[in-house]
Amino acid sequence: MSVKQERNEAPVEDILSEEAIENIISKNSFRPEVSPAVIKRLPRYFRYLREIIRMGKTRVSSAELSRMMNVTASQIRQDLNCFGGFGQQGYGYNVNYLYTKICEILGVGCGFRAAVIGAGNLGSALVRSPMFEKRGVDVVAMFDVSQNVIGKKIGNVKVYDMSDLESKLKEYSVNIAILTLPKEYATEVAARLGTTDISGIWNFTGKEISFDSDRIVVENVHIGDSLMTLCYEVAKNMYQNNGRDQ
Amino acid sequence: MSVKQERNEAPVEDILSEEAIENIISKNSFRPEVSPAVIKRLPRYFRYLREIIRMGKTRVSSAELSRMMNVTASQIRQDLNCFGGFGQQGYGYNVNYLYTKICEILGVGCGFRAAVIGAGNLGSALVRSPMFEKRGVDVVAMFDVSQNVIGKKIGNVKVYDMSDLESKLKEYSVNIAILTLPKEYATEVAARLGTTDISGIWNFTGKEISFDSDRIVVENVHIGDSLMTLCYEVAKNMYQNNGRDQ
DNA sequence: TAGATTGTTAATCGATTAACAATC
DNA sequence: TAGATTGTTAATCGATTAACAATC
Repeated sequence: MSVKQERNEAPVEDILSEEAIENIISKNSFRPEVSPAVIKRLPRYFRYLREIIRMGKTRVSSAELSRMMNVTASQIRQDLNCFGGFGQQGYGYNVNYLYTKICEILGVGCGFRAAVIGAGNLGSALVRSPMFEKRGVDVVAMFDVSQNVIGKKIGNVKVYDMSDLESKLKEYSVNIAILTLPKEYATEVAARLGTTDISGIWNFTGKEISFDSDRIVVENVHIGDSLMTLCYEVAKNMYQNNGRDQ
Repeated sequence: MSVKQERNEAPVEDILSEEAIENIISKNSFRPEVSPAVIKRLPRYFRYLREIIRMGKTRVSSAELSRMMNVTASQIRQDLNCFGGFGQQGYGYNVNYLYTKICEILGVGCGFRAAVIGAGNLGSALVRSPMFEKRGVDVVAMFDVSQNVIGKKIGNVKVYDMSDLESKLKEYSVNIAILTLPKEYATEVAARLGTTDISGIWNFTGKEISFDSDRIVVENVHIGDSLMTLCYEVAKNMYQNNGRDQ
């Protein structure tokens, strides 16, 4: 860690005016007004910063990063500044420090515990992927209704009977439920989850879920949507190229 | 098909002014200026329309749809109008007709053929899912380097040796390559794909791919990003709730 | 015809980019 | 100090919403 970085560690005692304190609070990682557009870009910064760390770089400017990521340097500076002044003039950003900050913001290191509900193809593939470990999420249990898998382990994770859902979620202090079961059961299982202490649902069922209360946040995933936009572009290209050639 | 619907079948011969023809062309499904924000919403319309068809409804208004989908009716009308006047005043939209149109726009029914490159957990899970069939995409081949899977079938799809990639893609007239191999090989395989006749790449490797030419379009998928935005929201909620309770 | 609901324009809102003063 | 690059404001651009005339 360079000396330069230490400037970023808040010298809180020195700045005491109301205005200054307001400023600190407003720059807090969790101030609620950060726009969704910015939030959705943060994981991409996370990925690129890991890449840059792997490359052994310790310092990066918004201009460099903008070239790597194909976005404007302006946007990068604007985005990062929503959460605080992570860089310094004339120098750029300390890569490790910035990565640490992004991780903090994204809850990496909160030690979130997840459970996969539905031990079919998708659930099994997910649980075996290194994705969770990279992001500091611990998959602690799986659930299914089939006697063929209950009691077995998939990857390193034990599969429990769906009827033990509530008790096991409590036992393992699960924060996040990952739904990889057929869409027919989505609503029913979501209702059961609503009675537990979980905080988030990562929903792959295809049936969109929402709760009245904001106690549980839901992220609905539709990979098929991404396939369709690809097909749109492919079809558009073919159409346009046909127009040119023939 | 109701009489009402027939109005939507272009009475092309009746309108002959330059202006009118311009208008038709500009309303063509593939006019290039449709904004990315609209395109990204189309697959969601596709999903909800299927749902509505399953429910047996034949007619839907933008107001109804807006309630189901949690978006404004204004946005729905605006979005659909990018591609043509699919509804009619005082009636709403004929569900089957609208669905047909959305399918056309998204290339469902173009008979696209796809190949999965990488027969690991993710590739195997994808190929077994009903996602492709629903969207009119035919998965015709898989590829891998491991002798354990080469020659076998996963789901209904045969796994070929990676060294036969180019010849088999040609043999099967593959349009779309689906990359589910380790990110270390992404660049190398993308380069090989660049020499073939494929039109699109659906890239799950985590290593972002792009081509100079726009002959091949790429859709980079990062499901981990979605997990991270969920974690952000969960962490934010916890932080805010702590602030309230304690 | 009266009622309903689209297509479309204009107004608002939010997100991105450009520019530059602050400052390391 | 001079050079570099951030943080931040103002300008631009794009996307969403409101409103209503057109019309089925």
